[in-house]
Formats: sequence, structure tokens, C-alpha cells
Amino acid sequence: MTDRTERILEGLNAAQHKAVTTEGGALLVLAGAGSGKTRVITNRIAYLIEQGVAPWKILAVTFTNKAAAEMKERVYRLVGDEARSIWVRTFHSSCARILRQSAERVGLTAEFSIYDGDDQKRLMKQVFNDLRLKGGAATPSSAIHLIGLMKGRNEGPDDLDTTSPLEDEVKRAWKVYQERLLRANAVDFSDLLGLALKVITEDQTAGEGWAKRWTHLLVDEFQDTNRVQYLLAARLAEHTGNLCVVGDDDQSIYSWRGADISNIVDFEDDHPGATVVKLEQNYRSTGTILKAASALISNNRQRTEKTMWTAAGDGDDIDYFVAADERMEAEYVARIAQHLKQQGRASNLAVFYRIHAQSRVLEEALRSKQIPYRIVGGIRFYDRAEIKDLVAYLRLLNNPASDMDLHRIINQPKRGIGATTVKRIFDLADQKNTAALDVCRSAASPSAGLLGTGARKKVASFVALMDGLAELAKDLGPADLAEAVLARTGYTQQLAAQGTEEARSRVENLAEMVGSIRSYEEDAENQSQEPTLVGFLEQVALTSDVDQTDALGEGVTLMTVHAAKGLEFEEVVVCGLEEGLLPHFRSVIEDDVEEERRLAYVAFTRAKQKLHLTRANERTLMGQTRYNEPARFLEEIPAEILTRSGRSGRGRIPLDDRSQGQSRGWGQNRPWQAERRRRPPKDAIPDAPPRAATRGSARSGKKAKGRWVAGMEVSHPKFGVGTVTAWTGTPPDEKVAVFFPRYGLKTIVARFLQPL
DNA sequence: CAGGAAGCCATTTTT
DNA sequence: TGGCTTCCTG
Repeated sequence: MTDRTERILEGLNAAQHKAVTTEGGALLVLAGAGSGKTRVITNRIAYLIEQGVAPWKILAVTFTNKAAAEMKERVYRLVGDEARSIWVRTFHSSCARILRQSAERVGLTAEFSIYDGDDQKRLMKQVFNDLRLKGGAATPSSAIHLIGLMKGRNEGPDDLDTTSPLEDEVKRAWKVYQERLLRANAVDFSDLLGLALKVITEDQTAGEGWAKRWTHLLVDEFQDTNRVQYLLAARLAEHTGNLCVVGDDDQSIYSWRGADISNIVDFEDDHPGATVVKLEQNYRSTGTILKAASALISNNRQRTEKTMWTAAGDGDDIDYFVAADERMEAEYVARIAQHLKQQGRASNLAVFYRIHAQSRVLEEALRSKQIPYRIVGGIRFYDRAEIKDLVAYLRLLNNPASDMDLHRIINQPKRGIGATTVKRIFDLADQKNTAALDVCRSAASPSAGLLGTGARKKVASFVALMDGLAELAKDLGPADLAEAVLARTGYTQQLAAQGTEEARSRVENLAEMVGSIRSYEEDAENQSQEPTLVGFLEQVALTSDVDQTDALGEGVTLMTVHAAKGLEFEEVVVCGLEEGLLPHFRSVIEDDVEEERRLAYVAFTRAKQKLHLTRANERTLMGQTRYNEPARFLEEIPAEILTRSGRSGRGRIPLDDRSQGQSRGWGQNRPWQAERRRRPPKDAIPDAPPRAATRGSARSGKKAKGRWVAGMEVSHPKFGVGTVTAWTGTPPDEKVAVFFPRYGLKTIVARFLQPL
């Protein structure tokens, strides 16, 4: 055994050792939370190389760029320069790369654009307008969602059931949507995977190319793969059968995005003779935290049995706080943060919540105490309007067929090209099935009759502007080109002229953007690759907000539970453990609480030393106040390890008997109690029917949308009068969750309900 | 055509 | 609640 091999295997436990060294064939590593999963993958890659596998024949796929970067870094540390030629990438970037090289096969050019969720939605809105689908069963968002799910299952528009009005509408929209994507030389996220699969499959029947390029495949977070991703992995590994997948079914939290948990659960059946290794030792959390998490997750039925254990001691109890409302909850969180800040440990703390909308109060509370924090997610930097404008120019220069981008910037900055002119151009583009920029070009000539003189001149000068930039694009690098765009279009100038604080910050953001393009150029050069516009645009499209986490910095970290997967913190607060929030309404109605439980499980298992749970009796969200019951998950945690703190009245103050004294300091002074309100009776409902209640029903004639409003009163022949809390689906599948004072929360098929 | 005011609408998680 | 669309005015 060489020294290096020794180092690779050093300190691994028996299961990890097996996972790293098992040779050839299918390998399933069931890696519980905190069990050293990343270490196993990276060491396995290193081990393969030690065994003589050529680095460029190894492909490791992850879900986030961040995970990929970390993995690559760790492999690099183990094997040095050889790590360079290993493909460690996300599914999406691997597929993008594959597709760039074989774009013509699917009717694209190598410069194709990648449309993100926002672009998709805008495109779909246009399609809905043009097909006059507004007011029907489908909405642009629901259509996109459904199309995404179906593409993820490798299905097409013809797999929709046209007897359902919703599906019929989606089918029609889908076809037009797809035509326009193709015309724009663009793909959406799902196409990236689907088309790459197509290319590889065709390759395979030809017995060449991608299908044989890699001999060893590793897939991380396998529980989050959808059908297409599963097929991709299978196809790429088919000729050697060397497929190693790593995951944890208890941490599958993306089924809404098409992740299919059966990919991991059925892996053994699909791959007879597969080696299965379970990593069950947790190296992250205290015994208490692990106990709580395990107890919680054992309530799920759909899972492979695992028993996590730890050699660590029990540690602190789990701290549980019930606030009167969300502001008190935030105040409590801020106090925890302040306490840590005084010890210089603020960055050891993370605060998790179910939905982004919860972050605002938390931010306010932290800010008022001057506690530094950083917030992950919400809006990406790239999602700011001014950045998207700049990117749209660059994308249009890269791919002149990209109509979405033209649409965005044709009058941005304002150059007097108004809505009517734009509409004429785009209508003609649809009619002639050509790129809108080409229509602009022909409409700009004096002989064309499409536009009036004024509009024509303006369009002509816009076309000249773009042509000039296109000329520059031939010689300039991406960053210089971006600067030229900002200068020549007068974008920065127009912003600067506004003189407002907001405009100033936009100018700064643009400067930062140019800076980030420059650092992309440097990165590329460091890897001895040519920095290209396509390359940069691809990075923009495929970088998520989660990837931008490591922007190091002092302070408390705020994020959704989804964003927290894969991370760990000394101390964690999970907010809003309420029925309706975690578990979320939708999941309750759609009967998928198990996924929410997994979400809670992921949240709990991020904590190393200390876990706090909070909830609020009353919460105002989206302008509606409601009284939430405690999350069922709370009852699933053994009572003896849950210590309720800050309880009002003369009750015990359990903070005193803490071993580490971390909790000291809040006990004495609890201002939130001063304002503590009488908790409404258990079955309380907002007493006045909200104004909205009249809205939906009074405007009769309108189906579906707006008929149900949280808080409105309805009557049911059997259960009597109740209050709507949530609803889902479209008629006739529409279901409404109603709280009946006498019977509790019920899910009712909408046609049995009578609005009051 | 641009900008402001008023109304409408939809409520999760995101590669 | 707030983001977006539509309507109205200069």
C-alpha cells in the first residue's frame, strides 16, 4: 500500500472503508445525516485514481455548484493536480456541456441560451396571452410547474390527458412554448437534462461518444434525482456498470420538483447484485439532537430502516419557545444571537424557516439589535432588475434569436419604443416564425410599412446600436463587452441622471457585476480555459443563490430549510413549528406530510451542539393573521429532552440547570412577556370575517380563482359553519381545508361547501 | 409614450 | 402584504 493510499483510508470506520474501496459494479451508499458522506465520495474518487483509473474517466455529479466545488477541492487535496481532469459538476452543468458539443442534433446552435425560471414564466405568460388562455383552469405558473414535472419524467405534451381541461390547456400552451424556445435557440432547465439524455441515448445506439466516455460514475444526493437524471446516470454507466450512488431517503425534500424517492429505494431491485453500504454513525450532532431527529423521522412510513448512532455525549436539551406572535419569536431569536455575539460566536448560529416570507421579521429584530447577519436565498444577485437587463444584452449579443431578451431591453433604457411598436414587431415575428431582432432590422428600413416614421427611426437606431455592439463582441472579452454595453446604451447614464439613492445602488450593482465577470475571466484563465461569453452566461444561468453562500462573513446565517441541506452549524434555531407552516398547508391538503417531516429532520440534523425550536401562536403572513396550532412534529420529540423556555407566569424557569451556561442571560429579563396576549381559545378563528370574504363570492360568475380565501366562512351540510384555511386544485378536483370549531381541520371537496 | 394611481391576484420549497 | 397589470392623464 502506498503512502497516499494509506492516507486516503486513514481514520475511516468500517462502513466508510467499504464504501470507499468496494470495486466495480453498482454501489449504493445510504449515508445518514452527518455520517461523513462527502468524505466517502471524495476519498473514493481518490482511491480510484490510486488504483490506476484515469482521472478523466471519472464523472462525479452533484446538485449544487457549491457541493461540486467543495468536492473538487477535497479531491485536489488528496491527489493533487490529477484532480484537474476529473469532471466534478452539477447535473445541469454537465448536461449543458454535453449539449453545447452536440447542439445541432437537437436543432440548436452551440450558443443556445439557458432560460431560468423567470424567463420561463415570462415566456409562458406571453404564450397564455397569445392563445387567450387567461381565465382558464391553468395559470402560467401551474403550466410551467406541470411541464417541468413531466419533462422530468421524460414525457411530452402528448402524454397529457386532454379530457382534463387543465391538461388540455397545458398541452396547447406547451407546444407553443416549446416552438418559441426552439426559435429562440434556447432551452429551459428541464430541457437541458432531457435533451442531453436524448443526445447520449442516440450516441449509445451508435456506440460512441458520451455514452462511453466515463468508466466510473458517482452521483451525490441520489434521493433527489428525478427520472431523467436517473436515466442519465444509468446510460452513462451502462457500458461498465460502475455506478456509485450516495444518498439518504430521509433527506429527500425535492419531490415537488420531480425528485423520485423510489430511485433510491428501488436501487437494489434495479441493480441486482449491487453492493449496499449503510453509514449509520453520526459524527456531527450531540446524542440529544440525534435522538430527537431519529424519533421524528421514525414516524415516516416510506423509508428504508436505518439506525443512526453517535459516540458523542448527550449534550444540552433541546430548547423550545412559544411566542405570542412572529415578532416575539424574532425577538427571542435575536436574543439568542446577541448572546452568542457577545461571545464572538455569532457566525456559529443559523436560523432556519420554511418560507422566505418569514425572514423579514427576523431581519428586523436582528438589525435593531445590531447583530450582523447574512441571508441566503430570496433574491439572487443575478435576479436584480438592472443585472438582468445587462445579462439580457449580453445574451442577445451571444444569441440574437433570443426574443425574451430582446423584449426585455428593446426599451430599456427608455428609448421611446412603446408597447404598440413592440407588439407589432413580436406579432410579425410569430407570424413569420423568425427572430424578433430580424423583424426589427427589416422594419427599420424606410421601405417597410410596419411602423410609423417616428417608431421606425427609433427602431433603426436601436438596431444600429446592437449591430455596433455585436461588432465589438468579436474582439472584446465578456467584461469589456459588458462595460461597452453599459456605456453605449446609456444605461448607466440614465440611472445616474435619476439621482436617487436607489439608482445609485443600482449603478453600484452593475459595477459589481462587471467585477464578477472579470473574476470569471480570471478563474477561467487559471484553469487554462478561454473565458467566453457563453461560458459566463452559462455560469449565470446555473448559479443558484445557495451557491453564493460561502461569501464568508461574520454573522448569523438566515435561510430556508431547503437551502440548509448539506450544511452544519454549532447552534441552530428552527422557527415556525406550526401546523400550516411546517408542515406547510399544501402538504397537509395534498397528503404529503412525510416530506415536511423530512424537511424538519434535515433542519434538526444541521445542528452540532444546540438546537432551538420556536413557534408563534399568532402569525401574520401575506396580510392575513391566523392562529396556528403547534406542529405535530413537536409531539413526536421525546418530551424529556425538550425544555420549554421563557414560559410565562410562575412556572419553572428551566434555563438555570444548563451545564454550559449558554442559556444564561435571557432568563431575567423577558420583555416579550409584557406584551404577551391572552391566547385565544383553542378553536379560535379571526372574529370578523375578513374583507376578502366578500370578494371572491360576491363577484360571481368567476370560477376557481378567488373563490376561496383564507379566513372566509363557509357552511357544510354535516359539519356546519367553518373557516377556510387553505385550498388546492382546480374544479372538479378542488379541495378546501376548513377548520370547524366542533370537528377540527377537515379537507372537503369544494362542491360540498357553501360560502357564507 | 411615460409615469403615476388604483385595482387585482396569488400565496412553498429552486437546479 | 406586495408585485404586477391596467387604466388614466400629461
